[in-house]
Amino acid sequence: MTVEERIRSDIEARVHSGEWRPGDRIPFEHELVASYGCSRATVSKALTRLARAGLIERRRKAGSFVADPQVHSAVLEVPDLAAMIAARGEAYCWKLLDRRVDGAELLVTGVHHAAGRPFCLETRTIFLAAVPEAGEESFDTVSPGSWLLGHVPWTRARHGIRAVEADAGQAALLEMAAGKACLLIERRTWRMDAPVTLVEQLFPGDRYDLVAEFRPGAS
Amino acid sequence: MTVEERIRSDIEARVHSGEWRPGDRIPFEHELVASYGCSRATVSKALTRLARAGLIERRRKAGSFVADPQVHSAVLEVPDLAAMIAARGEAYCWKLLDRRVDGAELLVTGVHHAAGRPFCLETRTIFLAAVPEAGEESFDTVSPGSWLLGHVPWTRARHGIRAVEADAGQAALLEMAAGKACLLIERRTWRMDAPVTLVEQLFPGDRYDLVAEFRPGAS
DNA sequence: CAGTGGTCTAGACCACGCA
DNA sequence: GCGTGGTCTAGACCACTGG
Repeated sequence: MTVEERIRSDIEARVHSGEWRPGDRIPFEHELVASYGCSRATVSKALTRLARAGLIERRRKAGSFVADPQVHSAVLEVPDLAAMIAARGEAYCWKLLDRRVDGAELLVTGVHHAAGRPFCLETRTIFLAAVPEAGEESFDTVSPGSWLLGHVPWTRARHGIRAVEADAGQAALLEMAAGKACLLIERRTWRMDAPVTLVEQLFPGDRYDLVAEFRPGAS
Repeated sequence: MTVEERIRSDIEARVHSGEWRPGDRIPFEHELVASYGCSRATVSKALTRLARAGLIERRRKAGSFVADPQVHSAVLEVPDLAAMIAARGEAYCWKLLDRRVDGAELLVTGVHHAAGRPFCLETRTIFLAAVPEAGEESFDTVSPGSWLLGHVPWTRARHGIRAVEADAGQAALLEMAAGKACLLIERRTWRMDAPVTLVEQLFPGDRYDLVAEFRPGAS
């Protein structure tokens, strides 16, 4: 274990144990330099990383302090559906329902299947200004999501997650009863501030379960 | 802008623009030292941060490479409900429905209100072994979530997000029709591997919208 | 205005892994 | 072997800010 790791884990342990509480000042850098017998650069690197992880807050002239408990936040994984279903050991397939071009927008609709059952109804817009080569792709065997993953470096994404009831048409495509609860994930993706794609994915409520993990200091 | 920031943003720009594609090798540290006229420590700090952000991958003897496109992931904010509703400028209140102790577990049920309407039905278990002082708290005016935020440093959390239909009892408490879609968030929280709390929060589908943002390099 | 953290330098030694 | 990144040192100057 490196010196930097020792400094970090010692401080983490004291904070997690409650020995140092939010608002408490932790030792100055020069004090840590003395107690660990290392250079200031090493101490600084350790504290910088703890600060980036949100565990401490550093203030010039005042010192470093245990940060207030963080807002609940978690890393939400929104994997490629094909890869996710394959990882569960189920057969995956994509069935294209519709594909048409409307001006500079390519509109694609289809259903993802897992183990032979409809799993997700996808309605997607691809902005051809950002991804002109998508106009050449039929999307009849590969889903737009998988294709885009390999072709477009996106730089920003925003997800909205809601619960909605399936209407009759959606329910038929998903082979479920109309009016049942579904998870609706809407994702907008940009590349350098230019919109790349907008997708709505509708999951039957009983066939999908989003998971978000949070482990402090993981950043 | 510091030298380290210049190095990082230059590399980010080249990757995002597609000039450097996944798998490409980026310049060696000593080459960046030469082109930026700075010390190796500064270059190393910049590359270390880009690697932590997942933009590049560093391999001894081989160099540093543009990383493969990341799995879709996003930071999901699950804020304290009271703070969130207050931030929207709506009146917030918590109404306790039930509080009882079952062995080492404290069970609390209540409803969060926003602007006078029920907003979230909360069913919570607090493990008294981890939070003994919760046994002294009535939770009749302050919600368990807000109270726990200020009293328990948690170290790990796991969220599950599903869409469900409200049953008759739930619907009555939320002043909505039974069978309508709701977002169900289940959160388990640990402190040093000891369970702290387990909460289920049920939101009417049309009154809540989770948002998850992703900005690469934010870590 | 004094002391803190923020940044940077010019070295050094080490461990790993490709040739 | 030998060049890469990984870590560390012992300094330095600066900017911010609290007292």
